[in-house]
Amino acid sequence: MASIHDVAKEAGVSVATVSKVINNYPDVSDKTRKKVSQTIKQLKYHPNVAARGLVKGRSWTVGVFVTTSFTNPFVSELLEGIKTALQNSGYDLVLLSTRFDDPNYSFVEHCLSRNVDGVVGFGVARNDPHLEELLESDIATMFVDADIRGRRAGYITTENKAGIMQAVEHLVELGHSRISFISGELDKAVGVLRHEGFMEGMKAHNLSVNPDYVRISDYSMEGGTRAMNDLLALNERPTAVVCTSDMMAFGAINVIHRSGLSVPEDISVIGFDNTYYSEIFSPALTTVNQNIPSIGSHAIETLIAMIENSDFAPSVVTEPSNLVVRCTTAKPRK
Amino acid sequence: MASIHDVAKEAGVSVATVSKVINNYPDVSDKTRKKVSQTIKQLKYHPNVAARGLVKGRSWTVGVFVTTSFTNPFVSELLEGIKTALQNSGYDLVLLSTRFDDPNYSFVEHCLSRNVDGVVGFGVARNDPHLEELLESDIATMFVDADIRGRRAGYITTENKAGIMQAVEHLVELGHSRISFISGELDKAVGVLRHEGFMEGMKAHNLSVNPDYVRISDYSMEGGTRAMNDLLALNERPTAVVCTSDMMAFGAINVIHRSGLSVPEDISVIGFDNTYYSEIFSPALTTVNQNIPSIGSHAIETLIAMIENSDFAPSVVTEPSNLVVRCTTAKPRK
DNA sequence: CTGAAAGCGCTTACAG
DNA sequence: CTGAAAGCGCTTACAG
Repeated sequence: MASIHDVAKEAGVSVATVSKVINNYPDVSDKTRKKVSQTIKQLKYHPNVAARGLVKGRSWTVGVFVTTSFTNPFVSELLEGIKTALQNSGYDLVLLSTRFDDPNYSFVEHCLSRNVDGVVGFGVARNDPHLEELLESDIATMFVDADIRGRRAGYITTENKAGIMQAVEHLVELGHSRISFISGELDKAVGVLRHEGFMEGMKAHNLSVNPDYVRISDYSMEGGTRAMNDLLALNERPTAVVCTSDMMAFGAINVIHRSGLSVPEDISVIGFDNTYYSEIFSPALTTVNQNIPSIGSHAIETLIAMIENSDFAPSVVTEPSNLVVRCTTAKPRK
Repeated sequence: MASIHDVAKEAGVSVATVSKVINNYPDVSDKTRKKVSQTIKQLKYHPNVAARGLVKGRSWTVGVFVTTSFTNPFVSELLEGIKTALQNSGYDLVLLSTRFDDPNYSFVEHCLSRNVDGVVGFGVARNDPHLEELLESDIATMFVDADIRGRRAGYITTENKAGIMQAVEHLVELGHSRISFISGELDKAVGVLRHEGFMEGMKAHNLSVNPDYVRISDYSMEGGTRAMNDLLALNERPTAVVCTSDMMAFGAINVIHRSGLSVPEDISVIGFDNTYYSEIFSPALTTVNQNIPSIGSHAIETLIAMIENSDFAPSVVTEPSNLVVRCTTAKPRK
């Protein structure tokens, strides 16, 4: 690899001058600029990012802090949105590999050693051991789906409450009243908000909530399976269930089918996320849409704004949600 | 951030000595080592990776070159495997953001500026404009599912041919002879090998291949949809179809159902990949299993071996495949 | 408009 | 066993 010295020597100028043309400084004569540019091409010179970063104290790099599996379709679509927004931004994404063999591994120190300019976090619980340290650091951060704020930390999420309320409303309009809710954990904002949405939605229609109908679970298919099994075991089972993820809904529907009942004839099911598979699944899933790739893109865009302008106040962004009615909801049996 | 100088000053030693204890050099007295270690903890010092990389000429970083969407379930599972293997390895993954606004953007130059120690490539076609440059460079590379080799490049793939042959055999045993094949593009090794597998599989059972039954497509659901539409329009339609991805199979099955026929009663369908969703989909998909996460892990492991030992010959690794029979294959109607 | 020099935070011969 | 010094490849006042 040619270095800036090679270019300087070849072009017959100083390294300072080469640096100036690389960085598009105005105080270089056209003649010199041309000569240097030519030499750069000729030598296939490309600035060493580490060296530049060393003096500038940055890395043009954004770290990700994802606590869930990449096979989670939400994460895939989020990453896709992140990738798109990163395109042409000059920043690269780095996946910080956690070192589990080191008992006092610190995500923040890892970011600091790598000089990461910002991080986007997903699936971060309020009690995550790394969270406080991250908020105290001066690393610009955007959380996805967590209402965590800090001096340099903002977040982006979907209209969670409104989304669930729409789902409830849809079921009520179809004539359901024995409505169940498979909630996510209540240690994260998303879980709490969707839970509130359910409660408020029911209240808005003067429906009482049967405590047996509310199950706390995780967002996985297995979680949906388990919760649905419990619900089917009740004396009076619900006629409709609102799930807080598509995966949970898939699990629930499979259980219902396996027990000889059918969706939506016997039980209506609604998901949340509108991931790619909700359309492929059969029956196609009625679900609350979040525009996931756009959440990823916006997270990156505001993160970069925060990085490049330290005055930029950490944003709180809320993306709209809307119900997508497909084939898993219908009127209850008489 | 404390620097090595701060530590040296605080501990009352030289920076050279601090460097030696950081790097576990033996020629440091126990007393000094202890003192320095203590100071490091106290100051929460962590070496700057960029500075270290600058002098060592490396970055402890692996780049990914993925041409498809992250929402592709194969990619998700691959990334998950990669993530696992990276854990505790000391390497971080970097997603090099392509700069489409720059007509002469070069992936290799990007790698060189970032000083990436190695790259794993997926979805790279033989005629990719960046490929030759990459092979000529001295960057250690592992390709996934592409039979590309170079001085510093190896690859890892699944037993593609054998996998398809098993699929054909399964159908023949069920009594099928009008077997169709929805192939991937033939510009990549995977496509060619699976195609060969089909041809050989048919031949092995003395079945002739109806040219109308072989459709070239991409690996997407839309691709499967299109191909299946063509097949259904034939005068004599096949009784079974072997697809080269699960997504294609999902598309094909949806088309079949939409046309009023049923799977597997009217037409048997086999997928390829055994991604997470093949089990969730209903009917659950009969498919050729690839152990995708393990492909990702092995790619990283051999890549790191190549990076750390320049004598390590670029490997060619083949993972086994096996047919997973679920609910989309059955005897043909009489 | 141009360049010499210091410095970013490390590592590594080398001398003692 | 310890440390002074050079150097990795850049950028940035500053002087001219």
